[in-house]
Amino acid sequence: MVSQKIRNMEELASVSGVSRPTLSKYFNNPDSVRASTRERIEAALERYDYRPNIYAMNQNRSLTKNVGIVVPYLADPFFAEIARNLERRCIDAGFSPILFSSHGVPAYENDILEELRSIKPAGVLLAPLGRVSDRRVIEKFCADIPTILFDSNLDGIGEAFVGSDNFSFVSQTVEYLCRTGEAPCFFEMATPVNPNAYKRRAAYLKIMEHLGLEPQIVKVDGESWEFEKIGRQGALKIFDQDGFPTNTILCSNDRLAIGLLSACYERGRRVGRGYGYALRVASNDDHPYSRFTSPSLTTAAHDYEVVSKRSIERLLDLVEAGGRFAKRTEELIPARLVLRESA
Amino acid sequence: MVSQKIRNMEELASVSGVSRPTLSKYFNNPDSVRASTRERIEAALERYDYRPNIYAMNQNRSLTKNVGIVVPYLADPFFAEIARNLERRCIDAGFSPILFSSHGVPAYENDILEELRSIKPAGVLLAPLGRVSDRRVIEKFCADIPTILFDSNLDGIGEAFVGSDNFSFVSQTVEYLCRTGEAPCFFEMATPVNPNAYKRRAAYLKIMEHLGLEPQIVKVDGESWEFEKIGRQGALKIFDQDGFPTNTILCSNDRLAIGLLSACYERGRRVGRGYGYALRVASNDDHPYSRFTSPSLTTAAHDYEVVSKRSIERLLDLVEAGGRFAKRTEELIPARLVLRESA
DNA sequence: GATTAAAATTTACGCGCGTAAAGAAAATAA
DNA sequence: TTATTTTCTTTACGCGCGTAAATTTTAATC
Repeated sequence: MVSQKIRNMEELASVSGVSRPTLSKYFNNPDSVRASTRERIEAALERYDYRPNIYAMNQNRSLTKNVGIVVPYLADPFFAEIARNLERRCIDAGFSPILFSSHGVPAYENDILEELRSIKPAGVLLAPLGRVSDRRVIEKFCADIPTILFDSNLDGIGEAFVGSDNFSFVSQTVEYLCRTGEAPCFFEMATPVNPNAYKRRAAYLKIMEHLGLEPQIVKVDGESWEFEKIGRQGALKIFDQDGFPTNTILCSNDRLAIGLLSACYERGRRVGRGYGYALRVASNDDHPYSRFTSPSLTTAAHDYEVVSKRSIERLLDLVEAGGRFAKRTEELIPARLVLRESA
Repeated sequence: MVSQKIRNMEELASVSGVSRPTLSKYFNNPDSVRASTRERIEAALERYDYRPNIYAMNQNRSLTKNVGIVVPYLADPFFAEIARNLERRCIDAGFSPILFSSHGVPAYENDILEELRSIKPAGVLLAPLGRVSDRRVIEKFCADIPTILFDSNLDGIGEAFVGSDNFSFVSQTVEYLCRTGEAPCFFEMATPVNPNAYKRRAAYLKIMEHLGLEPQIVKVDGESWEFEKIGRQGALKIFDQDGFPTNTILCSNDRLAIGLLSACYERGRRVGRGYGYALRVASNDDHPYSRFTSPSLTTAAHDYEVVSKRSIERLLDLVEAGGRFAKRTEELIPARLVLRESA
């Protein structure tokens, strides 16, 4: 590293013996220049430590290398985990990921989309808030910016959807519970924020019908993203009133289940499988904390790796295709049943 | 909103009857133009929906309105929560926050700092990885970019530090435990990644000494950021060997405690205060999940609001001061004891 | 060695805005 | 009213790079 500081490409061109337009080509794609030229450039870069000005790079370019990643609620470790995975894959693919969280607030989601516009991203991976999302705003955004939806599907919006197969989740948990004991009731929020919840409820009803069993849905109040709190308070209320209709409970998602387990503990309802246990509890998601609950939680696991891998693949396809697919696709990744102690 | 699209300030100038340089002034600070002029601009903005090109704005400007926020591990809900808080405050102060997570990997931390350089932020809020951080890299970064450290202090690095007062955390939990029963042993990782852990250990030793009690430190192996797993496996190992030296355990942090509680449940050690309980467990942090553990966790709470508020305030001071403080300050926010069921 | 294709260079222009300087207009003070 | 200050407009230049077109150099093929 030499003390002389390189201010711009012009100066780097003069010290590397390569023309500025060639440098520009190199920074856009190192493989687009001859090997001998590349070596000269990289030798100069080692000596002088120069980085192109990203603002200058992007202002006169229709398409940047930025990728927006938007999740509805980053304080949920599930989204933190998936975001981490997506970030890494973006970087590996040569893009610059920028992470946003809507924090459960529709107005924030809209603001984020506005800001994303001004960043002119090559593409966006968007996990929308769901029911409370401003559909029209998202639709308009997707019309302008190449966008892949993930996690939560909004019918017809975005160039493609990649998410988990809710039917696969619920069918595995329901069938497991039925096979090993009593059929479960379904524990959920009355008005879920997330569309996956509706699909899980529908899946539960369908599977129970298919098995010739009577479905029983237990709904709890609560509108926010504080699912654990909602699950806990809802369960405490149920314990204090009529109790659950069955001794086997399938939760719509793990965060509700975490709240439920906390309520069970407080009310002295032992959760587990076999003799001496009052309740069986299973759930869906394989939330990062579900192995540390007491007891650990039997659940249907997202395939984080595959969901994030496919999302990025679809995004790269989309960028390559110029931002539009001929046809919107929906890809659903199946779940994997994880047996633990709670059921 | 009119259909005609405004491509740049020049066009907005022509339709608003205001000159382009005045518009430029307006966008940099709406209050810097006369009220009547401001009204004309805003009337035009409502009709035409124009946003300045951020790349063009920033390339010829030494100082942007960007603020970098770097946390060591976003999958930890504590950092997700603090990041959310910081983000909001940045926006309210008229800045554009950009969130990064080092994901526990020093190389990522370095990469993030490199990327932050090219964004030319007005300032950076950095919670470093800690022990595994590349001190020299961070030091060099702080020399170039105005940076406030938060959460983890690195001696002498950055213009200021804002964090929690570890002594306050541990003194409150230790004193509470001693007052209500047996003195605690201290449960921690042998080689913690986070410097706060060292301060908490030191605080424990000091407080025990001050109380004239024999300190007992229980260390578990593990190098990663998967604290729950480390706590759980460490505790299981201890249960299978000599057991804990006392029946009252103070964990260095809540995530370790979550793992410990899971191990206690598995081994049938009832955790709580009073007759019929085998162990008391307390901890530090008031992790978002600590109220949903079984039993719920007695812990010393971070004051998220105050920590984030003070961090942003220091950052704004720093930006106003031109990026340098005459003297590095350290601000420590005390904890608040939260009594729950575990101790 | 001549022919051809590929890559690099030179030249030139433009992106959208920041910003400085000088003069004109408007608001405020006297 | 006039003088003064503030605000705005006009004019002009530059930021660092993308990118296109024409030309020259280099490499590959015969």
